Amino acid sequence: MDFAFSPALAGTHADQPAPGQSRYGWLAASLRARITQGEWVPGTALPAEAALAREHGVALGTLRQALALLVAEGLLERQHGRGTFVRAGLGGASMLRFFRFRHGGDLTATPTSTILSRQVASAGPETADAFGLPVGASVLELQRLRSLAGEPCLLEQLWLPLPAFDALKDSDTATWGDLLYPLYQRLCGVTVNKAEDDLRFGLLNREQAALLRLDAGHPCVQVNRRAFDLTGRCIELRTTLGDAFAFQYTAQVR
Amino acid sequence: MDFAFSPALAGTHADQPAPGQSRYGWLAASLRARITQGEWVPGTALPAEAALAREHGVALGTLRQALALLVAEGLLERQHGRGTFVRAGLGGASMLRFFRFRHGGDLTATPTSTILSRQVASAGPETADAFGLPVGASVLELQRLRSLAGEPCLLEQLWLPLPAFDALKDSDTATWGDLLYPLYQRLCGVTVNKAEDDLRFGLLNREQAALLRLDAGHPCVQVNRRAFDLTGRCIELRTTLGDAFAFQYTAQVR
DNA sequence: CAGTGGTCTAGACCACCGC
DNA sequence: CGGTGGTCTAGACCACTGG
Repeated sequence: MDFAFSPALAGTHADQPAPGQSRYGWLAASLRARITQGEWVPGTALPAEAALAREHGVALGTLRQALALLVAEGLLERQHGRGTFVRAGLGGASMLRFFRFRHGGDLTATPTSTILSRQVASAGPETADAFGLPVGASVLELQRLRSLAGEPCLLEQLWLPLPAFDALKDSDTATWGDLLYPLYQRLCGVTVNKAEDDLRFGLLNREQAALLRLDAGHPCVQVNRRAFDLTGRCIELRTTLGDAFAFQYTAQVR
Repeated sequence: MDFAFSPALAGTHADQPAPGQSRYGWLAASLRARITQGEWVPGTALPAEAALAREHGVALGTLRQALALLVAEGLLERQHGRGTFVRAGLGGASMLRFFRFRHGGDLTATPTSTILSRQVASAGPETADAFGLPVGASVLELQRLRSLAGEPCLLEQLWLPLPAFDALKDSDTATWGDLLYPLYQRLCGVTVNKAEDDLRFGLLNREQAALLRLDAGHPCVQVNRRAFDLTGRCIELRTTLGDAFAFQYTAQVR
C-alpha cells in the first residue's frame, strides 16, 4: 500500500503517524522537535516547502498544513518570496501594554531598567511547581525598577530557574540593557516564545510605594507573568507592580 | 423548498474577484454578505461544501479556504460530519471572566439581572460617534444591577442605538431574563458577534457604592464595552463597575 | 446507510523578493 | 533572473454524524 520512501530521521519519531493522528499533525510535531532541539536557530530560515515536502515524502499541501500549525503556535513566521523563519521570540517591553505611561505621546518608548537586587534563593512551593523543580532548589531572584523619563513606573520582582540561568549570576548588571528577554537569548540561549499574564488589584506596602514614589496604600495593579520557552517549559516568573490609576487594557471578545 | 441556485443578489458583488484580490477572499466576502443580509439565519446550516463549490464554480480546496476565513472571523462554526453553521452569537455572561465572584465554586452561574432604569436619551458626542449617528440622536439608556446569590456584584449602564432597538422601549422588563444578547436576538433581530472591552480602575461614587453595598470611594474596575453585530457595526455601549478586589484576569502574550 | 466535513495528492500557475 | 511562498485545481479516500 504505502511506499515509505522517506529517508527516516532516526531517533525521535516514528516513520509513520500514529493511528488516529493526521499526517500533517505528526509532521508538525516532527518539525517542532527539530526546531526546539536547535537544528534551526531562531531567526534562521527553514528549507523551502518543496525541499521539506520531498524530504518527508509528502505532498506540498500537506506540508503547508503542518507549517500553518507551527505558525499559529508562534514558532514560525512566513514571508512571501523570502522564506519560512524560526521566530526570534518576544521582544520585551510588552508590560507597558497594560498601562498608559506615554510621556510626550511616545508609545514605543522602552523604559530604562535598574537592577535593585540579585540573589540566589531557594524555591518556594509555587516557584518550584512552575519550574518543575523540587522545593528548595536554587533559583535566581531579581528585583528591578523601570522608569520612563526618569519617573519610576514599574516595580518588578522575578525568579529564574538556576542551572539554566547560571550565566546571569555573576555577569555585570550594568551590561544588561533595558530588556531581559534579548538578554536571556544572548547569555543563556533561552528564547521566550509566549507568556501568560495574570492581573490583579492590590495596595502598595511602604517599601513598594517608596520605590515608585507613591503613598503607602496606594492602589496598584499586580501583573503575575509566567513566561515559556520554545519547548513550552516555564522559564520565568515575574511580578510587576504599577499605579492602578495609570492602568488601561483592551481585550477582544470573540 | 426552493432550490434557487440563481445568484439572486445581483448588484452587491462582481462575478469576478477584483485584480489583486484572491479568489477565496472574494468568495468569503460574497458569503459574508449573504450571511449578514440574513440569507442564512444564525444557527442554521450552510449548503454542503460540494454544493457551494459547484455553485460558485470553484474547486473544493478554494471554497474551504474561504470558509476558513469566516470561521476565523467568528462568523461560522464547522462540525465534522454535521455541517457548517452560522454562529449563534455571543452568549452573555462573559463579564464575569474579569472577576472572581464564584460563590460555592460555581463558575458557570449566570448573575440575576435587575433593570434599575430605562429612558430615551439623546446621544452625546462619544455615543453618537460609536453608533455612527448624529449628536443628539435618540438612544436607549439602561441601568441594571447584576447579583449572584442575592449579593449585588456588577453595576451596569448601557446605551443602544434607537431605530434598531425600538422593540425594547416599551416591552415589559420583567420578561427580559438575565442575559441581554439573547434578548437583542429575540426582540430586535440583532446578533452580537464580537466585542471590545476596555479596562480601567477607579473609585465608586456614593450612589454606585450604595447600589453595590460597598463604601463610597471603594476601588472598582470599570469595563467599557463596545459590542458589534455581524456586519461590524457597533450596536451597544456598556459600562460595567465591579469591586476591584474581586478583579482577576488572564491574558495570553505572543 | 447516505451525507457531512477532514485529510491528502500531484500537479499548475501566480506574486513577491533579492541579486 | 531564480527561488520563495501563495493560490488553485480535480480528483481520491477517510472519519464522523445522524437516521
